[in-house]
Amino acid sequence: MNVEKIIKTEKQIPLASRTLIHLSLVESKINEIMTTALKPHGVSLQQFNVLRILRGQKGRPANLSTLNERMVTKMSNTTRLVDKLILKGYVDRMVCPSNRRKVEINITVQGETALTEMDFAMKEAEEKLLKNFTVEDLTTLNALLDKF
Amino acid sequence: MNVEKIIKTEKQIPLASRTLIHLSLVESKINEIMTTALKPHGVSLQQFNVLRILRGQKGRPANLSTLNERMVTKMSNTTRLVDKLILKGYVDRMVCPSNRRKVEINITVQGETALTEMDFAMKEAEEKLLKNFTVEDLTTLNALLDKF
DNA sequence: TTACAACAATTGTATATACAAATGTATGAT
DNA sequence: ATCATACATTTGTATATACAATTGTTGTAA
Repeated sequence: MNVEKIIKTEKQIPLASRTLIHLSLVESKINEIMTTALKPHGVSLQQFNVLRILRGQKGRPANLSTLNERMVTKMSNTTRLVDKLILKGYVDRMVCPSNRRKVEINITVQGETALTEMDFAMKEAEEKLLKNFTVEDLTTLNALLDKF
Repeated sequence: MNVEKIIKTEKQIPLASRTLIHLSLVESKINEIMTTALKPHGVSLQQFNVLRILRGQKGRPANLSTLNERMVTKMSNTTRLVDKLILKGYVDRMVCPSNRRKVEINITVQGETALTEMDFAMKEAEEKLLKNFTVEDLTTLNALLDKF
């Protein structure tokens, strides 16, 4: 990925700004490839994310604030995101009996099945994105990102 | 930045997935800090981006497709983005006389003045984001990001 | 027990983004 | 000159996201 070529500029960009632009471009690419991989499955990246969190719950229901905490990119309307997943039949939601302010959200069998198919597509996307990286590269990259 | 702490998971994430999640989290942080820095100036990050491109044109007008090419995150409605900047008085737009399909977009004096103020805020945001990085860190990070 | 603050989710509204279709203009072949 | 095509932007529509206000519920201090 050549930053200058992508944003079509000849003049050289200061190192600090270049780094931040670089990160934005990489994130755009990740996003685009993952979104494309999920498109045939009819879910957004955020929705996929929520399904994965629910699967990780292993039967224990999650409430909205739990989902919100665990999502990679926190978005300010988990209610409506869950609405969409309900429409697709991938999750269900019911009022929490012990505390009626909360809701209990579970992944359905149909949701688990769909998620398994999405896993393949996402695995491919991941490999496509990281094909140029060695394990050492990834370790170094993670260490550097920790400085943020 | 501790990935596991942020997304509140105990189990360890495979290196490849962790890297991609890490990048998303970092990008979210960059976005949030920059958006916050621009908020008092009443422009979005994308709008700021366009103003900067126009300043870089040094008087030569830009048309929409040029802007689109040079934007960091290409978005699919530059027309409306420019509309907003016109409303604020930061740019003007006129039909290109030599090719009436195109438009010529220029930054106004008012836009340049506003942009200068934004530069300070953005400089601060940049320093805040990168305070833990040495020049060598940034060089390594850029080299790794090039592998995408 | 009542009144009040804190909590959890939902709803309303504005803005942002993605994508396709439509508009108006220029170019080239016949 | 006419027609078909390509080009550049705009418009329409659906969906996504941000943020504030609202609803309903719970816990607690007086």
